[in-house]
Amino acid sequence: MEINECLSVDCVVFGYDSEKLNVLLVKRTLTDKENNSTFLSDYTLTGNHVFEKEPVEEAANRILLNLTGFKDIYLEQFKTFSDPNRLSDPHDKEWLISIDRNPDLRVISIGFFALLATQDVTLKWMGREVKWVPIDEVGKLGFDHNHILDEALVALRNKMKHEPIGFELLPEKFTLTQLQTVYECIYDTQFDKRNFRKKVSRMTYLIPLNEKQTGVSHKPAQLYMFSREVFEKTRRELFDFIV
Amino acid sequence: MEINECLSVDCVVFGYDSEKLNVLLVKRTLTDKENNSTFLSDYTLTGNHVFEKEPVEEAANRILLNLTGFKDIYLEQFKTFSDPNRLSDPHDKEWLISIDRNPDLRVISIGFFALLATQDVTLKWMGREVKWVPIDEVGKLGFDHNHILDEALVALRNKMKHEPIGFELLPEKFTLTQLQTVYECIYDTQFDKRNFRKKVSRMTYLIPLNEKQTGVSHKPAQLYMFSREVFEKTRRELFDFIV
DNA sequence: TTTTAAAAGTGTTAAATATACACTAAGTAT
DNA sequence: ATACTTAGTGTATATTTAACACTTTTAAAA
Repeated sequence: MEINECLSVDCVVFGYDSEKLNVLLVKRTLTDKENNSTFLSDYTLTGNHVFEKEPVEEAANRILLNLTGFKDIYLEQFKTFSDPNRLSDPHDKEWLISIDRNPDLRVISIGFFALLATQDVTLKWMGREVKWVPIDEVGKLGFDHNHILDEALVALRNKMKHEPIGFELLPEKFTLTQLQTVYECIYDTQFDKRNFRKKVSRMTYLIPLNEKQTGVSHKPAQLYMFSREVFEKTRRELFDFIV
Repeated sequence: MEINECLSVDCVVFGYDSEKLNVLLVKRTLTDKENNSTFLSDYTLTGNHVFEKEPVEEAANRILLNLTGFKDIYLEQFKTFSDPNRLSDPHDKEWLISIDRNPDLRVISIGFFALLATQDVTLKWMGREVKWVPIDEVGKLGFDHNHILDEALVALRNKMKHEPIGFELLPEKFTLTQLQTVYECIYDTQFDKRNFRKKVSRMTYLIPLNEKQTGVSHKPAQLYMFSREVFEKTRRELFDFIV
């Protein structure tokens, strides 16, 4: 399959681990074959080029599958990065040369963000070192990936305010405390437990299950799931606009 | 300046004329030089290719300027269109050939939407026929431009709910009724005048001027303007999220 | 100059929602 | 049995939404 040299996708994979928001990073190393010294070792987001005839959504899924084995992950296009100089750092050029790419080509990258619960996946070795990093511990990334990550966070926070996607960061069955903690963590704030529950109790698409939390050494919590079907049926167009 | 063959921008220019929302379309005709018959005559959005070293925002502004003479228009990137078959309609291919483009190349288009008050601009002849069309009277457009228009509308409606951008569709000084009508028109709904005014009276960035409407044959309304500065200072992070 | 037409501008009540705040219940571990 | 830990719940007040109709101001017409 032929690769499109000027088109790539980058996926900002957010993984929530019941405590904090993480992002999936891939190690990038360049060693000098002569004397075996490493002269580039850092991390990037998950991303790669798109095939010539391949829709970008498909490419994003394929790239995630190849790097991590993940399948059927929540994915959303959020912004496109096309700065003519986005790959012009000398380190990035070296890297591009090492993998046989033209370092001077303008490459457009379509940014996606993905959401998942880290406990729902296991990171298998697929040929590249891949790891979760808490978003406030991410250092300098390769390419323009710090910028892409920042924009993904903005997009995530915006989307999450008005669409029920917090669930995507939790296992299928979750407790109300877990749900509250996701929102507290992403918006770096605290909510009152009673008020939060009063609010979500109006959302009929939050379905209480006949099941309780297990394996905890305290009162086990009621488990809930999210019903997209009920959500779509009961969603009301809120005119809570600001002018 | 060298053109990037695989990258274009398309601008969905929304113009509000105090009554309805319009979109700016450009005529596209192809005539057979032999017998002078027209075998393609339709409309497209405003768009074109990006230069090799040109940032896309700059390209969008340049293209708008070239087609219409507009300058300093509110512009926002909303989505990127990259379907491998987005230009594969035979008509589109003919057209591409006629302007010396490779009809088989996969072209990525970054979509922007622009907002303005039609009365703030005049459509000059810049070499192509360009006209305003009410959005519910737009027929079949060239390329994938109906799709791009639909997505632009979705993006506009979403953005407008939570950011104060309705002003961009009005002249600098406007009345509260005009403001209300913009929102009614874009969301195809009706608001109660008193409730609308009660709501916007809380928005301190809506500044009443020492000026009234002129040239109307009835009680002239108070004029207002929008202060982005006040907005930024008084904006409160609303946790009016839905879960 | 009076009348008419047209849109501007304004207030009240009831229902829903937001906010602030603290204790009891239910389970596990010792 | 006791201690520990998190789940789960209610009330009072303030704010916001929603529904609803009349008076005022101006320019134009008579």
